[in-house]
Amino acid sequence: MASIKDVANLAGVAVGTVSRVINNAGAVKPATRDKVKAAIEQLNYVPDEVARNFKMQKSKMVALMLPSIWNPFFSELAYYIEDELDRSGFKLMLCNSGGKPEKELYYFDMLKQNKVAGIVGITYNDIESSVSAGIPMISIDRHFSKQITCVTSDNFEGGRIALRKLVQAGSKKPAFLGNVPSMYSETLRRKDGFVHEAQALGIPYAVYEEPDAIKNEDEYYSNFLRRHPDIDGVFAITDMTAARYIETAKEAGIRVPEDVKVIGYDGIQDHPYFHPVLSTIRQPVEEMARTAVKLLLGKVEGEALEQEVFCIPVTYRAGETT
Amino acid sequence: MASIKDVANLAGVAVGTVSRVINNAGAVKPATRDKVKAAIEQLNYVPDEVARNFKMQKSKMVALMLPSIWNPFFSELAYYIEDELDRSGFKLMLCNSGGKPEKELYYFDMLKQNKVAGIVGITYNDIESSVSAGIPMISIDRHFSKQITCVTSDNFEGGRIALRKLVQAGSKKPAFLGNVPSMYSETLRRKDGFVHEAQALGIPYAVYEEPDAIKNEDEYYSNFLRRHPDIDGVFAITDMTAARYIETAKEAGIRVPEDVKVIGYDGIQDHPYFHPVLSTIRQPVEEMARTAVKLLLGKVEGEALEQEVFCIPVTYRAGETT
DNA sequence: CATTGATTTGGAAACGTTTCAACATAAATC
DNA sequence: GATTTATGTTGAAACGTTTCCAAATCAATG
Repeated sequence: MASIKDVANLAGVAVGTVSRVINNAGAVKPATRDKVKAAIEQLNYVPDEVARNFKMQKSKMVALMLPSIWNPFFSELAYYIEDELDRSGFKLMLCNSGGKPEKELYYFDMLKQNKVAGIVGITYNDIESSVSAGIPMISIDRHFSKQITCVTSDNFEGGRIALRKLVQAGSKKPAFLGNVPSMYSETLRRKDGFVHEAQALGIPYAVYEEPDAIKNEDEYYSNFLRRHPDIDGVFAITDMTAARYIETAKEAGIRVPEDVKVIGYDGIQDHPYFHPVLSTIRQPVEEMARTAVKLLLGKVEGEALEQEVFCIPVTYRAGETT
Repeated sequence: MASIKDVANLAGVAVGTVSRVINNAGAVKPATRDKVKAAIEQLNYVPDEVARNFKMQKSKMVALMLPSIWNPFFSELAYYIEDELDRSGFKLMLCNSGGKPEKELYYFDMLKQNKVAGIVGITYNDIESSVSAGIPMISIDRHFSKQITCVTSDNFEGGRIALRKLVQAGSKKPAFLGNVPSMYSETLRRKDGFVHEAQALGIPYAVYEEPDAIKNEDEYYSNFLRRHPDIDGVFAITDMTAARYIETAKEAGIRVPEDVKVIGYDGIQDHPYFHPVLSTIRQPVEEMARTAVKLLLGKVEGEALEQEVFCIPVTYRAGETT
């Protein structure tokens, strides 16, 4: 592979000059520029990014750390994050943490060693270590500290909308269903919004959470059915939770939406070819992704961010379950 | 950030010695090793991977190039690929090509500049350029040339199984449905297997493809219904195709599986919470992913591969559509 | 104790860039 | 035409490693 030196030799100039041509920084006479360009052409030269990263002590690599790319919500997010990064000439490194704190830390160390420019994270750990390592970070749906900007959908408003839509659809006693994945998670606020709106409207409601350690996931749903037989509306914390609830309910002879109205959260069903098509609070995944990237790249450039949490509005999407 | 020089100074040894300790290569006296280790500890030193990559002229980064991570089949694949890479200390860079040849080429250039160790690709281009650039590559589901090893599921056998299962389920005249994404695609063989088995068993069958340029995707399915009203079994080239066919058929008053049996290919429905649960030929995604990575890393180490195409067996998974 | 051979360590070169002070040339001013 | 100013260019240092040859130390042998 031809190096900048070869180009300089062939063009009969110094390496510094070639460098200036490549980066078109600094002044260089048109005649010289042409000579250099010709040499580059002839040698089929491309600058070595690794050497450049090394010299510059920084790379154009951004890491995306999430529990699992397999999750459709995350894979959509990753799609847009990659797209937005690419537009700015950045690359994406994918890290599946499995949601395991120790693996998250292991990846943080690795990322530090690899001098990534920044991190977009959906992590369970409080990730002070990243901050202390001086790596800019944006967190999605988790709100840790002032230093780590958080991008999230308007969970509170989503919860309010869900409650209202359930009531509108005829529910007399709706329930919130779902465990929050992390104490830092902004998704908690879905519940808050739901509860807030129910109280504001004077509607009786229930909240069903359970200690995080349930061995048998199926139990969770059947327990809910058993303990809350009078519920006629469900706002599930995610679409997957909604889908699983519906499946369990169906087996118990409960019809959706006739007996119970159901609303999920996320909007992972981009194709309405599978049923039931969930009524859901749709997260603006694309906008969240692009916002997160723009904020991160701003941080990379050293911009100070004025806000600690960026909330993107959500919309209600009617399906077959209300 | 402390560098190897700082460590050497603090430990009172030469940088070379520190290097040997870090990589535990070469001989170093236990006493010296301890001194160095202590210094590393004290300074909180971690080797700079970027500098290392630079010096070594190679990195531990592997690129995964695919049309879109959003596609659930690819996101599952990516999940296992990342996991397998991580086990060998490699990192994954994600490149969504959108299936656009020009974007694929753009990424190839970028990867070359970034001296990635290898590429796992699901590409539409013939990617000789990667090979000529000397980057080891494994292709999934596409078979280009001898130099690019291909990992794929046993598409031919999958087609045969599908035909047999349709017949078993009572279909008298089954059809193959679906367009092949690329002339290099091994997925063609799903059709071949289907046809082969139908002929072997003397079963009448139909094959429905259409010139790739269909503006309106929906038309594709309604055209099929119109042109082949006598079909009572469908083997769709992917699960998504199957789902869309079923949706269109339903609107036309055709019941699945009563009137038409349907089998898809992929097995993307890992959660049976949405219906219909497709009967499908399940691709062994995990095995394909791990195989691809192992083969690739072998190539990276310079191993010569004996085979040109690696075929992983598929299994039939019964659902609600047969 | 001198010699040999094996083991351990030092130190410098090299990887391909960018950057910056210094120098060279050309253009503008008086 | 001499002086200043602006414009181009050079060449070397630096980034943090690895690697390799030479030098130094050590252990064993005669």
